[in-house]
Amino acid sequence: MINNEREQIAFANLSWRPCDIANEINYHLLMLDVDQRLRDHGLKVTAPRVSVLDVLRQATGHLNADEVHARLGMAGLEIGRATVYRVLAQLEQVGLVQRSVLEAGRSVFEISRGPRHDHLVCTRCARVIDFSDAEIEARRIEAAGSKGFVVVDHRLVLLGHCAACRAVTGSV
Amino acid sequence: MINNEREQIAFANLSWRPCDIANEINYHLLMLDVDQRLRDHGLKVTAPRVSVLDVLRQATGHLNADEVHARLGMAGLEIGRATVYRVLAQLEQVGLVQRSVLEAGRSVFEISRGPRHDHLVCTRCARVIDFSDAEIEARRIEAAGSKGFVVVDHRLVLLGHCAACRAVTGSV
DNA sequence: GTAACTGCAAATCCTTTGCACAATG
DNA sequence: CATTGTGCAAAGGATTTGCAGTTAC
Repeated sequence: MINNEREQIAFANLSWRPCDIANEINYHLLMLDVDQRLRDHGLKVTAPRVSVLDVLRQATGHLNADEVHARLGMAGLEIGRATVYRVLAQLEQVGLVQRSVLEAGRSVFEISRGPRHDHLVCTRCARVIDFSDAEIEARRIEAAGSKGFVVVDHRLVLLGHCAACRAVTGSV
Repeated sequence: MINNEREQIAFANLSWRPCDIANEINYHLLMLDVDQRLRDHGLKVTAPRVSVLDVLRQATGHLNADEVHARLGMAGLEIGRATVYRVLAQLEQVGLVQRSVLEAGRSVFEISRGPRHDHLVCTRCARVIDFSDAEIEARRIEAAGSKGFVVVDHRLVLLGHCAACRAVTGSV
């Protein structure tokens, strides 16, 4: 039905593929459980919510609220900006979407693909590279613990210069 | 002269004391070199700049732009909000002040006290604890390097529950 | 049918800018 | 005295909110 159609389209355009166990589990969670996940949180399954998820699923990188709104528009979906903001916040709470503050003043969003990861942001070309490091993760919890702190979540942004930009300028 | 007065007042109210070499060096830098540091960057030594530094020096934690503005007002200094923003940005560039984006939508500022550090934010009481960890620091650069990335700066915020709040609720 | 959702426009919040006047070096 | 800095008010961008109409369950 509509659900299936949606999933096939999303799958066809997907920029990533399930490749290891974590991703596969996550993939199924992502593709199949969305409706239930929404209902579990008392959210009705509506066109705006489903569409926003689709946009984020099909996006390669991170999108800010306005970009999401624009892509919905390009897809012929007239959804108000306010609704986009509301939906993004709700999806974040449900855990389907991850919000990051990569630059002061605005948030960017992406589909949750496994545990929270961190970001490398190139200050020259604005490219964003995802990464995660188990050692940092562990050390982080330890360091916080030594201050009596229990870590629930985190945000790490590394600002610097990516390989491509360094190659261009020949500098660091 | 005026300079000396200012330094004595600042010292009297200071919430921290030089205790190790790094802090001591930093302390002198903080208290004595400010005027020169401003001039070195082509900034004139003006009342707003000096006052903002004093406010931040005497603050225990982090202040947002509006709080800085308010404290200046309480001290009888009528300085425009726009100037506060401008001054904070300039002091950040000079390296006398450190800006952090602990929550989306606004920045907080504090006096630079040594190398950039990270923040633990308690999601229950909003308390902010500074910390830094050499191992995370090193690992971070390494992890980024493996992606061809040279790290210039970073932002790490750990969200969780502080000891005090956990004690109160008896939970994690 | 009712509670939840949406669109629109207006409101809000933080921050920046334009410009005439004022102060520093 | 020339450049840089400041205050004010207005502009700016991102996000939220109030409310009347609409939809999912």
